[in-house]
Amino acid sequence: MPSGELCVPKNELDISATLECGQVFRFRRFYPAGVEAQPAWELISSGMRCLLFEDGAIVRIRAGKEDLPYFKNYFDLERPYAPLIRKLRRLEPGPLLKKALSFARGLRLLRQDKFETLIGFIISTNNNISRIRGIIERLCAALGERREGLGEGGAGRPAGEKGPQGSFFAFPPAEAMARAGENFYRNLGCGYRSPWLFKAVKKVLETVNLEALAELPTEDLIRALREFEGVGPKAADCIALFAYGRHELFPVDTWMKKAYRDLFQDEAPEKTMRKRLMERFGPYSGLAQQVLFYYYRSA
DNA sequence: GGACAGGTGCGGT
DNA sequence: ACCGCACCTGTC
Repeated sequence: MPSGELCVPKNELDISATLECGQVFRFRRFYPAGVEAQPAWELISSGMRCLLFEDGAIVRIRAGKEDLPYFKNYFDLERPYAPLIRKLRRLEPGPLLKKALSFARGLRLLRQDKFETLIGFIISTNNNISRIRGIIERLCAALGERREGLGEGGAGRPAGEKGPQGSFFAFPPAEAMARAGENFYRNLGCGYRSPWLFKAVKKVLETVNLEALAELPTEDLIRALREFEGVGPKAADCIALFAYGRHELFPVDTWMKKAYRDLFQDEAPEKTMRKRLMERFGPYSGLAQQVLFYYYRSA
C-alpha cells in the first residue's frame, strides 16, 4: 500500500499530550528499531491506523495515502490551536491553568468516530484505563475486521518490546457487535456494563442514527446521548466533546473535581461544578478540561 | 486480601 | 433536586 505523511510543527501537535489526556483509548507507544530512545506511537481509529513520529520540532503522521484525509480531519489540523490557547489563557490567567497549559503545550482535541466513542465511554464507566484498553483490544480482535497497514519491522528492538505489525483490527461495526450477544460482553470482562453495551448497539442499529445527532444543538444532543443506558452526565459530555466537537462542554470526572476545588476554593455538587466551569471557560471548556486532566493525571 | 478505577442507576430523603 | 449506595473485574 502506498503510504503518505503529514507534517505538523510540534507546538501545534504534541503526541503524548494529545493521546494521553484521556480522550482516546486505542493507541500505544513503541520504540522504533534503530532510533535510540526516540518513542513513536501507533494509533488506530475506526478502521484505520497511523504511526506518529517526533522528529525534532516536527511531528510526522504516517498512514496509507488514502487514509491521510481522515487523519487530517481526525487531528483537526485545519484549526490552528495557538489562538485558542491565547484566548483560554486570557479567560483564566490564574497560575493553575497557566502551569497546566505550559505542561500540555501541543494538546489537541480529536474528532473521533461517533460509534467507537459511544462504546468506549460506556466501557469506561467506573473502570480504569488499562482495563478499558484491554477490553477494547479484545473486542476488536474478536469482532473487528483484520486490516493490513504499515508495518514497522522489529530488528534492534529491546526484548519484550513489540512494534506495530503489518496487520491490525478495525473497530467492529454495530452489526457484528449485535450478533455477538450480551454474553459475549460478559466474557470480555465488561461485567455489569454488558447489557448496556448490547442495548446501545441495538439502539444504534434500530432507532438512533448517531450521524444525524450531529445536527442537534448541544443540549438536545446531550439529552439524546443520555437515553443510552450506561451513558450518564460524564460520558455524555465526553462523547459530545470528543466525537461531536462540542468544545463548550466540560466533562467532570474525579480529577476535575479536584481541579474545581483548586480553582474555586470551594465544594459543590458535580452538576454545579460543571455549570461554573463551563461559564468560566466558555467555548474553550473542552480544551481546558483536557489540559487540566493531563496536568493533574501526570502530576 | 482490600482498595481502587476517568461513573451510573437506583432507591432513599 | 440532592444524596448515598452497590456494582463486574483486573491491577496495584
